[in-house]
Amino acid sequence: MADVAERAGVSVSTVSRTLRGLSTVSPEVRARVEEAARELNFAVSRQAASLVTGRTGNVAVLVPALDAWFMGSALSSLAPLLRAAGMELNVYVIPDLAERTSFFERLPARRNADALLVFSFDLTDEETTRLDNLGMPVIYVSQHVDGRPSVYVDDVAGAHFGTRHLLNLGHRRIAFVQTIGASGFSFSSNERLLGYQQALTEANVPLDSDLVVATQVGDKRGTAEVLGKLLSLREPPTAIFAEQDEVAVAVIRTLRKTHIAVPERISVLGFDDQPLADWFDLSTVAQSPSDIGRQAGELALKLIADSGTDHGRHIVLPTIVIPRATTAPLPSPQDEQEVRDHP
Amino acid sequence: MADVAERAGVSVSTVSRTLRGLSTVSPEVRARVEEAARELNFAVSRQAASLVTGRTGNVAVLVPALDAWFMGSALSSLAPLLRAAGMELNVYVIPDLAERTSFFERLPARRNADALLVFSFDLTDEETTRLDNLGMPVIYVSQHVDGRPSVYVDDVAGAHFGTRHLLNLGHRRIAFVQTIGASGFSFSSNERLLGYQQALTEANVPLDSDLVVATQVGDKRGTAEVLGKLLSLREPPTAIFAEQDEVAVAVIRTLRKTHIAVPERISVLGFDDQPLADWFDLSTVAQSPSDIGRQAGELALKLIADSGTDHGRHIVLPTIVIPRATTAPLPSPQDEQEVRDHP
DNA sequence: CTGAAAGCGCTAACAA
DNA sequence: TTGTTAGCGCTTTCAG
Repeated sequence: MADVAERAGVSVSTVSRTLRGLSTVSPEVRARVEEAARELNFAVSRQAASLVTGRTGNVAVLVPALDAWFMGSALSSLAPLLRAAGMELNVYVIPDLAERTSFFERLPARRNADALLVFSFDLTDEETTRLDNLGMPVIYVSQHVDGRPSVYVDDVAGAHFGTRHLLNLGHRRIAFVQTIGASGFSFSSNERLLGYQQALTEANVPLDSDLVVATQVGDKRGTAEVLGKLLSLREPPTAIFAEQDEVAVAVIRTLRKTHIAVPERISVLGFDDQPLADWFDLSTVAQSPSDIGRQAGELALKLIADSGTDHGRHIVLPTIVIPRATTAPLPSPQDEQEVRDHP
Repeated sequence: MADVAERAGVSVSTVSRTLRGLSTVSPEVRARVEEAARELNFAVSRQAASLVTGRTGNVAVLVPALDAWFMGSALSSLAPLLRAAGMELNVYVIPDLAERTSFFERLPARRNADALLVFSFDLTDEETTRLDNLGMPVIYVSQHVDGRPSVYVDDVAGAHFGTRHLLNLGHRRIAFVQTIGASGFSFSSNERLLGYQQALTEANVPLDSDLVVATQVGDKRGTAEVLGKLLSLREPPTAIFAEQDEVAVAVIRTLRKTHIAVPERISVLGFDDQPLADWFDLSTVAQSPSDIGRQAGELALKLIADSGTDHGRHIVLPTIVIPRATTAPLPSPQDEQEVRDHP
């Protein structure tokens, strides 16, 4: 910066002011400085600047993984937004317990970012407290933490709508497949189950715990087992609502392998609306991670700008049912007959 | 840090030395300092440290998007590696031309990272030159740039093997579907086409430019058109090799909608082996983005440690053919007959 | 093995 | 509108 100052024949302060776009610089001097900076290929050192301003110009995000649809989409919308605000994006990936422990012990983001976005973790109280003392705004994404700014989707309503879609198609025996996630990774599971139950109750359909099962993403055998349980009930389900698209698709594949037609025999509904859903023509309850990312980013910028305001504010985003080809009206008894005759 | 020093009854220098793990600190003093630091919940400011050391502790990555399988996987393996080395991960997402121009104009990574990993961009010479003057090691990932460190997959060999797999199954009319990417995003398209051509030539199968077509990812109509062209040739292909899994799956869906059995009638082979391939039981040529990410990360750390060495080194990773359910032997004439009789 | 002192490159009062 | 000066929190000589 001294070089630029010398070349432009001004003081470093003036260079600093110019480069920060302060209006207290005369146009001619500004021009001279800017040219000198360009000629010298000069860029301000954020490190040095942050040392005195106390702001780092970084926004940190804590994610369980990057190779997941949700994170990819959310960060893809978050990044340009931060960039537009002149902020850098710092990513902390916490794939396992060891990394997690180390993160919360050492808090590497401390003093290294102006805000932290925590994605999809089921945090312990201890961890939350630790983040409270981080000295920067912490925004919880895809999860709600009382009294802290959070951005998430209305899972209860989403599952409610989804279930109602199936009810409206005439289904009464509707199974719900929960996802057992990697430990500590939040799938909003309970909210979605709740929405499912609410919708059934509202429609005077009795809850049947036999119809609620759980499996893991990617566990083919487990999914097959769970499906076997459902299919061997005295009154098997005519529709299956999986709380994640990936599981819904696994269910469909297993059913079709067993020559059970979807949706003619059994309707299947997912939740998420990832690209996979479109590939499989899967009816699903859509959420928009890019909206979530955008909202979270905006909230972060707001909190950085005027800390103290708005803390504890929750932003709840909507979901919407996308009917595709895997949900269909409950076959009437004679249709059923027909299906039996010509399988 | 002064606080820690006071609490431990030592000088700031000693605290600094302790916290950096230098061995020139007596065990008892070290213990005292560490305890004081813990009690005060102290963490060194990277900003201040980097101001004097000149190293930022950041590794920057430049990616065209984050919501793509390749990036997600690569970064997921890169991140823990950097973390283990005490480095932070800084992500620059460049989704469009405007962002791209601005990035190369302002070079925000300048002075803000110790190395830059550039993913999957088809860079202009000008852009490459700009990066050369960034003052930090730049590693090119999923692309080769002469004289600069690069990490990529052997696309020629991959396509060669893939084509040979189809040839070995008896296919002679093999189509190749290229992907037209977003501009500036590199798909290694030409290398893959070359490998395809090499394999054919090696097997004495004449090249037929009618069998080489191009479409865009996600462009259903375009894919259908291109497929129509292939199917209406005088001698239509019996196998289709798409240079990306997503296109291969789109091809399969279109074929099946037209009641052309895959693989009985036409074999389809993809390239990448993303999860989608497994969902669709797609035979494909696998590459491993997580290996790529890992290698690129290690190379970056190496170049940061001793700059000057190894520059211009290329790391080429292998591919492997994964046969699944969408490639099958060329039906013999009588089989063909049979298929015609019972479609 | 430890401490004192001199900056690293910038910004933010304060003066002019 | 511009320049001078005093740090920001650390690391790194250089003494001891």
